[in-house]
Parts: sequence; structure tokens; C-alpha cells
Amino acid sequence: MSVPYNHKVVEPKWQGVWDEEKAFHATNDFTKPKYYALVEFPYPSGQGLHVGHPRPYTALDIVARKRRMQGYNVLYPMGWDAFGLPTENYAIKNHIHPALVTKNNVARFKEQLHSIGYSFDWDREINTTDPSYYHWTQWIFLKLFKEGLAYKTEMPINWCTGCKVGLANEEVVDGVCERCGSPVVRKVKSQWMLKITEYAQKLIDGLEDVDYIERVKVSQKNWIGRSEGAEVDFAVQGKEDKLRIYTTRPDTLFGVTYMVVSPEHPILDKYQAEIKNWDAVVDYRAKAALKSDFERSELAKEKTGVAIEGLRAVNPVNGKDIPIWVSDYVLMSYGTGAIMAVPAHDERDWEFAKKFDLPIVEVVAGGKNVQEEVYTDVAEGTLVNSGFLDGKSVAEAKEAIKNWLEEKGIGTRKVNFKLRDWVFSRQRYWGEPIPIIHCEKCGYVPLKEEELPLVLPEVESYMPTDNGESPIAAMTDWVNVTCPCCGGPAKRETDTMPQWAGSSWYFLRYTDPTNEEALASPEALKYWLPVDWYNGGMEHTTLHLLYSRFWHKFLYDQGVVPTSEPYAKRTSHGMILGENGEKMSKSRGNVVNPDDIVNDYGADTLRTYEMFIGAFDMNASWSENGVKGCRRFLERVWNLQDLVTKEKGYSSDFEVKMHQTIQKVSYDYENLKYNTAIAALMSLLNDIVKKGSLTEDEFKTYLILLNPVAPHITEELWNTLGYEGRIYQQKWPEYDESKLVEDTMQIPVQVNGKVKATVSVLRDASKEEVLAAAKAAIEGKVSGNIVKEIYVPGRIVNIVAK
RNA sequence: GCGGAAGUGGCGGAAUGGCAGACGCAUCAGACUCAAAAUCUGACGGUGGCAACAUCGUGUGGGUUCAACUCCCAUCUUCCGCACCA
Repeated sequence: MSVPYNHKVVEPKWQGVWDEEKAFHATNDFTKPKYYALVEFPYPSGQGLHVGHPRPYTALDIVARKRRMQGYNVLYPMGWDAFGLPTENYAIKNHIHPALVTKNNVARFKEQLHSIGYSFDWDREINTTDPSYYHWTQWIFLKLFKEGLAYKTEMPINWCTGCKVGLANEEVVDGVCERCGSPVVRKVKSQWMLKITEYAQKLIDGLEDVDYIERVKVSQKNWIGRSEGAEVDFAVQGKEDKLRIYTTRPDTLFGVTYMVVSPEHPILDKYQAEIKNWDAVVDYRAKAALKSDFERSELAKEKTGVAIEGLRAVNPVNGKDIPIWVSDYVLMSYGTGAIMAVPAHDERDWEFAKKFDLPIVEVVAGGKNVQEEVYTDVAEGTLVNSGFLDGKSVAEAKEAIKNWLEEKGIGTRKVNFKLRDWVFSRQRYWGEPIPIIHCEKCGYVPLKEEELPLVLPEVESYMPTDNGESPIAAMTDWVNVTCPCCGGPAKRETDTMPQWAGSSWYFLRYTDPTNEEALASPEALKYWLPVDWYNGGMEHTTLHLLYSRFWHKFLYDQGVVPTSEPYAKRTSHGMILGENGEKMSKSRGNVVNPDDIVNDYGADTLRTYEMFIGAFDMNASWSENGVKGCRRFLERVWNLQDLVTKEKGYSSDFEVKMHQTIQKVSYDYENLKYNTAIAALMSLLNDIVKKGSLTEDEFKTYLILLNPVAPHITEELWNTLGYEGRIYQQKWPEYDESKLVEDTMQIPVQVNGKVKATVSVLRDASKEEVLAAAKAAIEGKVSGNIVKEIYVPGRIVNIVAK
């Protein structure tokens, strides 16, 4: 009898051996086929690893280990996305330098990851807070600046009253700060911006060429929000000026009965003198300014607005004189800040018209009374009351009117995007300094490349200031410099970059992590890119994933990287919820610590359980009993060692089952079906135990198939039985197509779609033979006459009787 | 409102249009034990039946098909994004 399975001995032992043997290091042998597997690097928080982390890490660890056994040069790296608010907040509270907090947290994370036995190449570990790393983050920023894609502008930002920092739209959830939950207000500040909008079309087009799960593509497309329409100029009555609007429904131009401008629209100030009810307009505008974007949309149910008295517009298609209104349902930040209103065929316009008793003119006939109900169906409907467009379909009318507008010089075709530029400044200490100097005379002057990295200065206090300046601003020694351009007095930029900066290109650095001359060598980039498989959370779809695609496309246009897309394949995992089905959180008291699982059951059990818990892309609830079940499975595998014979090859009664399992497990590991791969291995185990013995080769194959999921126990068993070498050095088993089916098959026989019998037939039996056997088997069970006989080769027989 | 995902035993979940419930958990029974735990063996969707077996059954209602959890139409529920984007 073998010694009992003790994970506390087995697991540290092999982790040590693998480290020593550098078992999982990606080589720079560029002649071998490569495979680059990537998981999102964690933010090393003070809480340590969460049980959610091992799910994606284990999944791609399985792929990485399998691919290595298949002969690939595999890059499976890990690092730290270590700039960020929680670390800074912790530092402020406890008076510890954030760099030290980061160092401690990283050490903890690394130890935890190590204890789970991941095959990361730790020689390529990176940390976004290392000056040698952010050197290149700053370098990319300078490139963006030089290409005019980074600019500074006064703009209202989302200001978190708690963190005292500007937030991106994406970081504001339900009107409060995503991080701290404090209310977010609007505040005008000069901010660095990145022109991601310039890449909007490229970011959509690029999705055609990549293998992303569909919902990721759909989310990104919706987020970018492309729409096709036209810009049309409406003359302002008695003025030179035109009021330009954007519409996706130029076909409804004849139905325009009024116009609306956003409260911030410049036309208001310009014609202040003409506007008779200026007080009312100013009053309305002041009220709108007080509302945050959130409140503005929250109060969307009830439309408000003021009619401008003394200013009217002309509908260019029919010359009709129409009023202009001000309303906050029109946003200055989308389109032109002004709209043409077609109440008959737009829901918002209809509501507004109803409330303020404005005329509603039907221009698309759809069988509805537009005085009673809005009609927005674009697919059906014919133009009416629309002059030369009458009788055309909506699609035809759109084309016709666009041509007409362009011919007359009144309007142009126009594509719009919902995507906004990326607010890139943070008034915080713990981030990458922005390598720009501001000179009164020369404006914004970039640092020279040789001066990078611009290292974050040491400060006394990390506290953000109430006036919205970064704590670095107080460091006059650092801030006051001479202008590299004119030599006059100048100041450094004191805002820092957002957390998304370092993570937008980190996968490039892994390919060549210590390069001091470039972010990575062209050879390394050419060899390793694109990332073959990138897995990460759904919550990063419209932030990190989009930002990093943007930077990558920019770097591609600059000739820095060799591929236009960074990631060939993108998948996403589901969350791990608490036992009660709710999100794990301290306040709910349902948090599971992975350390406890590793300690009590072992890393292999943790890994097996997290893969067995359910479909990889769906949320799943934690279950301690489920963990126990996986531990039990591994113990049963452990006990197999007593059943192994000295025989070679696969025994005849197991051959088919072995080949089938190799096929299924190999396929499932590559297709996010880890749970059914493990189920297949459990099922094979049950058969082996039932039989009572297995050959040496059967055991070897079994261990190799299980190894990516449970690397420690399989390595130990391989070693115990005295098999040659290490299991991680073995070749992945292959299956033989011809051995996937038994010589005699069990074919179910249905009568009218219901199974009545099963027949045994030879694998190569003809259709006639099978049907004959089937009919014999159901003799007497059929009432009526047989009208049809169906045989699906190798699968099923169905006899139809009436 | 728009977009996405999901509804299958007591639970987690399996099923290229081809035997619904693989695999695991829980439960029950048996073996082992003085006993318990662990382990092993077996049973385990509902209804009827001693049983063989019959019959119903994948949110609901229709449809296509020899055959539907799977495809089509309609509908309900839940979860997750986005939300006045003209």
C-alpha cells in the first residue's frame, strides 16, 4: 500500500523543484513555434488574493502547460498593475510610503500565486510602478503628444468629492464614485485628454479580424456607438448664421416643427441682445448647470425647456418658419449640440411636443395616428407630406435627401460616435508623472526622450489638496524648472496618469522585460505578437480592453509594433460568488480565502474545483462540499498507483475509452470546457476502479491528461512510480481516429421517436443489417404499419409506424 | 427604453437536431466499526405499479421535423451592462 496523499508535503516539494529546474521559462529560441497566453495582471491590493483570481489563472495555466507538452515555446507571464487609489489611500491613512505598501502587497500576492503552482515565467515579472517600466509608459505618452493625440483642455470633469480626483465617465456609477461611493459633481478643470475618438472607426473595423467572444465585440461596438446620418444647416431667421444639427433621420426633414439647442450652446450668448426672454433662458441654463449628468438623465422622464423668443429658424426643405427651444435633453457633448425635432417620429421630440403643445406632422405613414402615438419604425413605412420624397421607403428617402442636401450645399453625410475622448489626468500622487513642462511662452513642452523616466518625487504628504491639485504640486523644487525650449521659468505638469495607462501596453513588455533601449526589441515583438489568447473580466471590455487596443493601434501606426491588433483571441470568465449566490464581500460575510483552501485541501484541489465549478464563462457559487468532492477525486487518483500493472500499451477493453478521453480532454482544455474535461477524467477513473487494474501506459496517459489541472499530484505519482524524467517534460498524448469507436456499437432503436430497444451491431454493419436487427428487436412492440425507417449511421434508428 | 446573458432533478451542472439529467454534491440504504468519522457498494426527476413496464417531464404557448433542451414565431421571469447619443 502506498503512503497516504499529503498535499502539504507534495506541493511545496514540486514547486521548489520546478523553480530550481526553471521548468516553465519561455525561451528566446525564436525558431520554435510560440504560444503567448495572457491573463490580466492583478492590482496587488491589501486584501490579498481572492478566490476569483485563480479561476482565469488556472484556466490559462492549463492551456500553457498543455501547449508546452505539445512542443510550443510558451510565454505565460505575470506582473503587477500596482499604481492606484487604494494603495495611496492606505499609505495616507497609515503614513507608509505607497511604494512600500506596494512592495509588501506584491510579496504577499506572489507567495499566494506561487503556492497554487502556476507555471508563470517569473523571470519576466513586471511592475507598472517601477521607473524602468513607466519609463516606457511615459515614452508612449510623449509619442501620443507629438502626434497631437494628447492635448490639454478646459472641460467639465466628473469630480469625486471623496477621492478629490477627476474620474473618467466609466468610473462614475449611478452618480457616485465607483471606488469610494462619494457623490460625483461637475467641475471645470484643465485636463489632459487622449484622442481615442480618432481611432473609433479603426477600433470597430479591427474587431472583424479577431477571435473575441461575441458579447465582447457587441459591447465594444455599442460603446463606440457608430451612427450614420447627416449634418444639416438651418438658417436663423434674419441672420447670416446657420444652426447646424446632426440627424440620423434626414428623411424626416419635412416633419421638423421646431428645433432645440442645448443650454450650453454658443448661439445663446451670441444673440443675447435679440433674445427677448433672456432672463428665463439664463435661469434655465443655471438650473441645468447645477445638475450632474446623472441627475440630468435621472430626471429624463419629465421634459423641461424654454422657448427662445426673438430667434427663429427656417426649415431648409420647405422654408417654413419654426421656433427654437432650449432644453437639457439635448447634450452639448454629442453631435452639434442642436437638434431638429420631428415629434411624429422621435420619442423624445414627441414627448416634448406634447408637453409644450407644439405641432406634430406625420411624414412617414405607418398606420398610426401620430397625434396619439409616436411612430418610429424605420423598416416599414412610406414617406408622406414630404414633397419630392413622397412615396419612397425610409431607406430610399434617406439616400435621396442626403444627395439633395449635398447638391444644394445645405448638408453633408456624417458619421458620429458616442465614444468620447479619454480623460487622462489624475490629481493624485501614486501614478506615472506626465512628462510635460508648461512654459508661459512656449506652452506645453515635452521632455526629451533621454530625460525619461521622469521619476515620481518623494513627498511628505500624499494627501490630495482641496483645490484639486495633485500633492506633487506642493513640491516647488521639483515643479519649478527652466523651459527646455526658451530657458525661461516653467513648471512641470503635476497631474499623474490614470491606472489604465500602465495596463494599456504591459503585454508588450513581457516579451522583453529588461530592455533599456526600447519598450521591447523589434525581434521579440515580432516573434511573440499577437497575444494568442487573452482572458480577462467582462468588466474590462469597454475600459482596459478598448484602451489597450487603442494604444496598440497607435503604436502600430508609429511602426513600433508589428500587428494592428494586440490580442488574437479574447475570452472572459464568470465571477465566483459566495455560497449564498451573492457577490463575495466582507460585509456579507461570505468571503472565501484561497489560502485556507490551499492549506486545508491543497492547491491541486483548489485548481480542480475552480475548473469543475461550472461553465467557465458563467457566474458560479462557491460550495465547500464541491471542494471536498474534488479532493476526494484526487485521493482516488492517488490510490490508482496500487492498481498499476507492469504491462505496456492500452489493454484491449480500454483502448477505445482511452482514445476517446484523450480526444475529449484535449478539445475541452482549448475550448473553455474545463468542467467536462474533468468530468471525463472522473468517468474514466470510475471505469478503471471498477475494472480493478490498469496498465503502465494507461496510467501515464491518465496522469498527463490530468497534469495541467493538478500538476503537483501528477508529478509526484510520476516520480513515485519511477517513470522517466518529469511529467512536465512529457509529450501530450495523441489519439487515433480509428480507435474512437468500439467494434460493436450499441444503437438505440426508437419507434415514433421513443426508445424501445437497443441493438448491438458491428461497426461496419450496413444500413440494411442494422435496420433488420432493429426490426427484430422491436418485434411485437409496434402497432400499425411501418411507414418509414431512419438510420443515422452510428447513432440511432427510428421506425415510424402508423 | 436599448443591448447582452440565462431559465433543465433537492443543489452545481451535462447533452455537433439523435437514448434528457453525464460528472459532482446532498440525501437514503447496505458493508466495515464497540461506535462515529473516513472509505467502499448500491439507490436516487414526477406519477402509477410488487415488478417487467407504462406515462408525464428541459419557464409558458404555438410551429418546423421521422426525431427538438437544441431550430423558428410569440410570451413570461431573472441577472448584467448602457441609458435623453438626435
